[in-house]
Amino acid sequence: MISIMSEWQAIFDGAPVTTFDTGAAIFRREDPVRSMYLVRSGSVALERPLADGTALALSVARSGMALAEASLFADTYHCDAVVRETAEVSILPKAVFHATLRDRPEIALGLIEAYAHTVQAQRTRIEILRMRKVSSRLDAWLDLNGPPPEGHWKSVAEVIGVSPPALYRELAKRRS
Amino acid sequence: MISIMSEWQAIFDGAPVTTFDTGAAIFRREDPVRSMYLVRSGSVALERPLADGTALALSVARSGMALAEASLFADTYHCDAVVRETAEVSILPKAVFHATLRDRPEIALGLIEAYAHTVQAQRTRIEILRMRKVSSRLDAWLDLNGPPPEGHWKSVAEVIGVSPPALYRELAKRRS
DNA sequence: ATTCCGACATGATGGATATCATATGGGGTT
DNA sequence: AACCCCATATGATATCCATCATGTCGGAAT
Repeated sequence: MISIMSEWQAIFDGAPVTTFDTGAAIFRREDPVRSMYLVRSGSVALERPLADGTALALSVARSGMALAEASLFADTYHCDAVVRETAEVSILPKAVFHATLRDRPEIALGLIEAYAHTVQAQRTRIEILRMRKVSSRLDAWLDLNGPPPEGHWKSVAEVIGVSPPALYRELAKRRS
Repeated sequence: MISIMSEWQAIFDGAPVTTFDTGAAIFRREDPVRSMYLVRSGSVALERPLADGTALALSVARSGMALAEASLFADTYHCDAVVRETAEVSILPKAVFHATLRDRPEIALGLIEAYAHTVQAQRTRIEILRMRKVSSRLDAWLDLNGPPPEGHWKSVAEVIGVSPPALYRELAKRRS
């Protein structure tokens, strides 16, 4: 996810930054797509309201991630963007985005490369999440990423879709 | 995943097709990247051999999917491509791919659009796979996709990472 | 120093699901 | 018609993990 950052940076070069508080909606379903957004800090969830009143989180964008890129090729949004943690967001008019891609092929090609890496990374994460056992998921993650920096096991648990206690138990088992 | 197909088709227009039998390796780790591949039929797994002798499946490419796109921006492959079910594969020299993107901006832009959709779709699948209960995953999938065509519940089970019996049990529960 | 907080750690328990097994029914095939 | 394959379906059992609870430790802030 980080790898894509630099490409978006190039596109968002000079775009103004706005701060949204927790709970704010950056856009809502059915709203016309006029701009694109890059999350600079905090986190923003894309949510789709469900029949039972709850919301389905489609994704959670954090620092360096674009918001609802796919919507840039649509007329209206198909989900809500709700701020989870107070977020700074760069805003760029849709037309500027399209013009940049059209006029600066090196940026377009860079975006393709970044997307290619993102797609592959997501595929491997999907394969890990499809595994049944904590030990398999951990094996796979460690094999691909190596041990995480000190103090980051919790986020590993998050990424591989496992509760922190389950992860620590698995780690303890391996030490003995 | 299907949505990306047409864009690759345009790039692979006229590329020759080769058939690989089950078990064959289309490329191996460390091999230099000389071509790109589009799976026309059958299935091909990207695998990374693990310390314990087994292999970690990074992804499984089926009809219409490109193989290891990210490698097109690298010098060597970082995983093996092993045929799961006899596969027809279109092969295009790496240089032709890059030249196509460079010389035909409309194809490059189309690829960006396709990737944007793929990335979003994968993100929602990841969120579904992170859910604990079968009923939540099914709710989410149905809300986004609607009921599947007759005879395809099994593949829904596959997509949402649940065993077929568990899915049928959940469906039975809902009928009553 | 003391407080506070978050990561790390581990035990007990209940519940959800994978797995194995077995059965049925419909669509093709010979 | 007899056969086979596969999706559908459901029961019994074992396993795994989420959850809750509780405790330790180290670093940051006061």
